[in-house]
Amino acid sequence: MTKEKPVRLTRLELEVMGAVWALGSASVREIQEQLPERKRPAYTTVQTIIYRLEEKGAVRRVKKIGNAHIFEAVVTRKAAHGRLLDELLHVFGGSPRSLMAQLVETGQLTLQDIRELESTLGELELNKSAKGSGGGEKQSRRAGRKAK
Amino acid sequence: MTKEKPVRLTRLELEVMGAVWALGSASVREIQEQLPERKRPAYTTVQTIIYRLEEKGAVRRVKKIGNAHIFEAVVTRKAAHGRLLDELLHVFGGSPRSLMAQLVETGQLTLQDIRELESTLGELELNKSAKGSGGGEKQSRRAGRKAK
DNA sequence: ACAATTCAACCACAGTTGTAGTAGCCTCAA
DNA sequence: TTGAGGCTACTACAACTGTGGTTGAATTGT
Repeated sequence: MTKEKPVRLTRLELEVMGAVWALGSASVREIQEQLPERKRPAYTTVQTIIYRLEEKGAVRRVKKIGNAHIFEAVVTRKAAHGRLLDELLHVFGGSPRSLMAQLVETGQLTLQDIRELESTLGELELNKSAKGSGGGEKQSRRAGRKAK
Repeated sequence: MTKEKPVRLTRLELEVMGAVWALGSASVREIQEQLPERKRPAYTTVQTIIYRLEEKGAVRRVKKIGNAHIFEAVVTRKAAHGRLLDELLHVFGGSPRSLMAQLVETGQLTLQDIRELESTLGELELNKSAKGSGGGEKQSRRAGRKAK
């Protein structure tokens, strides 16, 4: 199974990972150019970050084209995002609700959004229960918390 | 309006701020003791953090009891949480939805939760439009002094 | 085959964070 | 008044972060 140790990514590392996720696999140069020009670090800076990410096991070299190494993500975007979310939740006292509440209060999430999400979610739930269990899903389910 | 410069709080700083927010106002000793014993740093560590928070303008000394300074938060919990949320949203591509989606996918947020939130929110919206905007919704003011 | 490009590998370095020790001032109880 | 113990103010310091320079090897166009 996918037993991953919790890699902690810093802001810049996340930025770079974002580029890697977007590109699938790429060279340092490509990754650098993928970053928004406004805050694009020097080539060597990106290189350093990639190396650190490699040490952390977040990316790996897959092959070599010309003299350039091609990297790809080992840690999935979902996993990384999940980690971040968990940390944020901890700060928010562990409750996803207060988090949502905050989003709503600041107007970053509207009743509209919620309704849409709800219906979309409703369908998903339906599909899921309709198809029963398949086989390929390896997503970590750790449901079971406070019920209703 | 509350024009605050974006103070960036680290994990430990947030932990300490959490204690400060919970206590209302307190001495370093009280803050330290408020932290969960499992990961309770040494007194001087908390002291250092408080000083750094003071420099950052996140807390301030309000008075002195005996020879101990009493601190209180300057940055509100809401402001700090908002900041964090914004940063997280940025990582999530700016969309609160993908964030929610992730919460749902990992089962940390159920359809139930959403429905409840939705109705609660519905009421809030009503109140808001009924009262107009403006409002100084100050959060719970608790200042339980218990100096020895 | 060579010069011009590109990369990879290292190295450097200051600022931030987490963690805590020490010296000495203050207060309060006796 | 005096001593004990709590607090403050400093100091230390290693690991982690953000940023990028330098050097020399690999690749490529001509």
